[in-house]
Amino acid sequence: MSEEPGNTKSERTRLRVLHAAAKAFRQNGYAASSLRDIADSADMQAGSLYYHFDSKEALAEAVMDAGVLGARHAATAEIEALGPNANPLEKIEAAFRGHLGYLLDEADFAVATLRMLHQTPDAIRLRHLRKQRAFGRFYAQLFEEARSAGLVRPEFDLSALRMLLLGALNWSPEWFHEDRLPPEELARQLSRMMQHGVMPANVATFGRRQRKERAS
Amino acid sequence: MSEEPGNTKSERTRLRVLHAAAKAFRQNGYAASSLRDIADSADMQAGSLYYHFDSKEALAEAVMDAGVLGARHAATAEIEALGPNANPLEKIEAAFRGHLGYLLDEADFAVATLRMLHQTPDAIRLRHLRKQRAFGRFYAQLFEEARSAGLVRPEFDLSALRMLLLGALNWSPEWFHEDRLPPEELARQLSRMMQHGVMPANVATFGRRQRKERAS
DNA sequence: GTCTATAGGTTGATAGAC
DNA sequence: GTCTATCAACCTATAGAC
Repeated sequence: MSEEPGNTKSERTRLRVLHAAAKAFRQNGYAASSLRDIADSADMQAGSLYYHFDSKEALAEAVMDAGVLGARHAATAEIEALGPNANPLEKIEAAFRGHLGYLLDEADFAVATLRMLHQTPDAIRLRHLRKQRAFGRFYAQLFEEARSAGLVRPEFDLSALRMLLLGALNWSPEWFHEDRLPPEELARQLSRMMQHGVMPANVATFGRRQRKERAS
Repeated sequence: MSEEPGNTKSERTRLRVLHAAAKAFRQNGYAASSLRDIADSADMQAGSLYYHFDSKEALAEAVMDAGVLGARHAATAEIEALGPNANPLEKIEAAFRGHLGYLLDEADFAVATLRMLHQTPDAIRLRHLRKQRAFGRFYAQLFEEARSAGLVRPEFDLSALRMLLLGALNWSPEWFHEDRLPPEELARQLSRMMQHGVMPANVATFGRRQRKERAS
């Protein structure tokens, strides 16, 4: 009750350490980031870290928790901003927008989280996978909604579709440059492609006609 | 002349080491894979590795070279199998199919390569990025071809499109399970989505009509 | 809360026998 | 070609002074 997060001095330096850790983990991964580096970047000595975190694992887990939570909040916030009348595909685009914005702006936490997925010790990795799967179910629901509304052709495997699209998002920090398309525009392009495809309407129907004729 | 690759004893054990390294790097990343582990998995002692490779870096670079080369060959092989009359979008689907097949079947090399991207020392990472960019240009050409043929609406940013789709591929090892869709079917779904989108034709045009009416 | 000092373990790499 | 033995550097984590 008496301690709001981030107000006590201890909480504030804990946050400083957390940011330093996210930055290091993002840049060098889990194993190659030494506690000395992290401590140095947070203006303290390695031993002092242990006042705030029990172990290197615990520090990594805190970073990853912040990473998934942040992505999820960013995605849901954009959906809620749409209001109650949005259709499922608009919601998916909004989720992409929020998700991508977080991934490319708050990059240290988000990217560190993705990169550490396979580098952290089993104990925390398994816990983390559970949290990540919860985020996955959130997206799964959006896609189910879209299909129930008749907005997705039945030939598509919803789960494959979802994972392919999430892959497109998750990989974006690997190539994104600020001087090209901004995150919102990227989300828009991805959503456009998902909804209507890239082909011009006349060519697309022409292509289908061709296939039918070939088949007959 | 006298030594075909893989025929001398030295070449064969070198290959055994390479596979062991790919497996370890895939599982634990670069920093967390110890030469002792790799040597153990290749049935030798850590010191003996240095007869075949100059350093841990060199071993990692050999794995990554095999990784990009393999992916590229797999992609081009599928394209050539199409014959000379294939249209650009069919070629892209073929590249996806080959690429994805390699990524999900020869997984150790391909996945190790992706995961080590940010963990290897600068010297080899920069060299590797050049090779990877060459692969990127190969895809870029395919997309340019498609647009020149009038198969891609001009509203799309070709470079963003390409990277988003490559991201969908590159992320697939994170979630792929053999007991779901096979790689070829995944490639097909991705290509379908890219070409025509997921929406049924009647709803898609209805959606566009709605937007036009709203706008007027 | 943060420091210094250090224990205890692992790592990449080398040298030299076989 | 592979082994054993070993070095120097580095790591996480702990202990105790302040």
